[in-house]
Amino acid sequence: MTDPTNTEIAAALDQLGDLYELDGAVIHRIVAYRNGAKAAREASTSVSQLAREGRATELPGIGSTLQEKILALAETGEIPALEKLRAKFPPGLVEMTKLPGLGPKRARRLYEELQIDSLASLRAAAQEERIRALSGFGAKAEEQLLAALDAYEASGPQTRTVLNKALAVGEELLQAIREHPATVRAEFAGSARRMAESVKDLDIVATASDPAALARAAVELAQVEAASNPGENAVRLRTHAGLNVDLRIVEPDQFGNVLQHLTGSKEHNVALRDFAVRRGLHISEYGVLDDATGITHRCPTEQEVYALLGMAYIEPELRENRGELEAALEGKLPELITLADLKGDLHAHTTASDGTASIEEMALAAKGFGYEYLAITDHSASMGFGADVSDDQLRRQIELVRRADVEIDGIKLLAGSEVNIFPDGLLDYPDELLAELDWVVASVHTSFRMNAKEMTERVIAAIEHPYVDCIGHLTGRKIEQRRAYELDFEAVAAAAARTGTMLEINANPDRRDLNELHARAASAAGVQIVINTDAHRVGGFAVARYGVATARRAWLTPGQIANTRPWAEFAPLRCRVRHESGS
DNA sequence: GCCGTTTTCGGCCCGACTGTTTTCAGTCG
Repeated sequence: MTDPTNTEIAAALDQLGDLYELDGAVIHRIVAYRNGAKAAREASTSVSQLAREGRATELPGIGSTLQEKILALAETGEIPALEKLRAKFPPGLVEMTKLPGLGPKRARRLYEELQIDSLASLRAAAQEERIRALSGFGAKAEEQLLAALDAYEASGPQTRTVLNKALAVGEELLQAIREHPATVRAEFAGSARRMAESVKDLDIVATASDPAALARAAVELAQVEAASNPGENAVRLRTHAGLNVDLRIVEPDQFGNVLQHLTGSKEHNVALRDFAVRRGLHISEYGVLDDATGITHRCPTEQEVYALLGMAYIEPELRENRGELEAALEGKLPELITLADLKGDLHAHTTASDGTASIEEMALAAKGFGYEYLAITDHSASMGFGADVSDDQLRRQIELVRRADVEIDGIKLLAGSEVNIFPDGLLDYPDELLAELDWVVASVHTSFRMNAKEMTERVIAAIEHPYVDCIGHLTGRKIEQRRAYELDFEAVAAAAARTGTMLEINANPDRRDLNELHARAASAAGVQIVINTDAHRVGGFAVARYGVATARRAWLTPGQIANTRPWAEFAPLRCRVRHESGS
C-alpha cells in the first residue's frame, strides 16, 4: 500500500486530539497530539518514511508513542486507538464542537444526557427547549446554539480572506486611522502583520492622545460599514466587504507588549511563554513579570520584550514556532530578503497571450518598479488564452523583444516563454525553438488530477529538459480556492537541485506557490529560488511584496534568491548555460 | 504524550469573557 502523506498523518493526529478531548483526556495529552500534527504537516520529508526508519522522533513534538501510531497508519492503513475512539463517538459529535461556544465538555454532556449526536438533533433539542434542563445550561445557551447553527449552516465553517484582499481595504483603514489627530501610532498586528497567506480578520494596535476619541472616530470612517459600540480603548469595525477589524488603543509603555501579543502566532506565543516560564518570567499582553523581583516590565517596543528573554528581535514573518526561538537565542536568525533586494522579474505576460499591455509598456513598468531585467514569458500555443503563441508567432515575439531591448534603456529584456508541460512531460515547443529563447519557465496548466507518481514524473521530465530554466507555480494551488495537486515534493526538489533548474515563488497573492514550507525545504536542498510576479498588466509588479513575504516566511536571505543578483551575475546561474557549455 | 544547562518524573502559557453561578467551569484567541 502507498504511504500516507504528511497531510494525512497530520489529519489523523488532529482527529486523535479531537477525540481524546471528547473522551476527557488531560489537556496536555491533547496538546501533544496537536503539536504532533503540526510537526507532521510542516515536515519537509516523508514522515511515514521517517517512522519506518525510527527517526520520526527527531521531529519536535513527536515521541515514541506518536511514532508508533504513525507507523501503524503506514503499515496497516489505520491506527487502532483512532478506530476505537471513532466507534465510541459519532462523527456528528465532533462536528458539533466546531460551533463557536460549544466545546468538547459541553458537547459530550449533550450527547450523554440528551443523546444529541448531530447538528440536526442539536437544533431540534434547542428548539424544543430540552437543553435548558441540564445544569449549567440555560435559555440563553439554547438561543446562542440556535444562532450558531444558523450561521454555520448559512456559510459553513469560517472562511478566510486572502491577504491582498484584506490589505486592500485594511491599509486604507490603517492610513485613515494614522491621519486622525488623536493618533500617535498605529500598526497592524495579527496574521496580516505576519504576512500570512490569508487572514480571519485584521488587528490594529494604536497609541493615541485621546483613545476614546479615536475609537469613536474610527466608527465613522468611510471604509466602515458597521461597528460595535466604541469603548474607552477598543472598537470592532466591519468593512463593507464584511471583514472584521479590531482596533486596540493602548498605553505607549505597553505598546510593545500588546503588539507582540496580538501579532502571535498563537503557537509562537505559547512557545515563547513556555520558554519564559523556565527562566522565571511570565509574559502577557500587559508586560513581563519577573518572579525574582516581582516587577512587571512594561515594554514600549517589541524589541524590549525579546531582549528581556535574552533573544534577538524576531521578525513577524518568522513567528510560527518553526525554530525561530532557538535561532533568536543563539543569534542565528537569518537576514531576511526585502523587496528592495529584487533586481529583476522572470515571468511576465503581454498582449501576445493573456496580458493587457505591450512589451514596451511592461518593460517600462518593470523599470519603474526598480527592476534591471525582465523576461517576457507569454503562454505557449496550447494554452488557449486569447491569441495563442504559435511557433511562428514566438519567433516573431523573440524579434520584437530583442528590438525593444535595444530601444529601451535601463532595463535588460529577455525573450522567454511560459511553456506548458504536457501530461506526458513533453513541452509545447520544439527544442530548436526553445534553444533560441533566453529564458524558459515551464508550468503545468492542465490535467491537474494525475496521481502523485505521474505528476512527479511529469514535472521532473520538464526539470531535466536542457532548455528549461525554471518551473512556474509548482503545485498549482490557489489559496482558499484550489488544492495543490499531488506531487512528491522531495523528489522534485532533488531533481531541481541536481539539474540547477530554478523553482519559482509565484508572487501572485492567490498563488504564493511555492508555499513557505516548500520554499524553505527547496532552498535547504540546494535549489535556486526566484521570486516572480507573473504580471499580466503594468500594475502587476506590485504583487512582488507577497512573493517576498513568502520568501521571508521561508527564512530566506537575499543570497538564496537568484533574482536578487544583477543580470551579469544572474545570467550564468541559468542551468542552460551549463547545458550549452557541455558540462 | 512530550521533554530535560535545575528534571527520565513532574512539570507542561496567559488572560478575557460568558453564563450560570453564589466562586467557577468552559470556551476562546
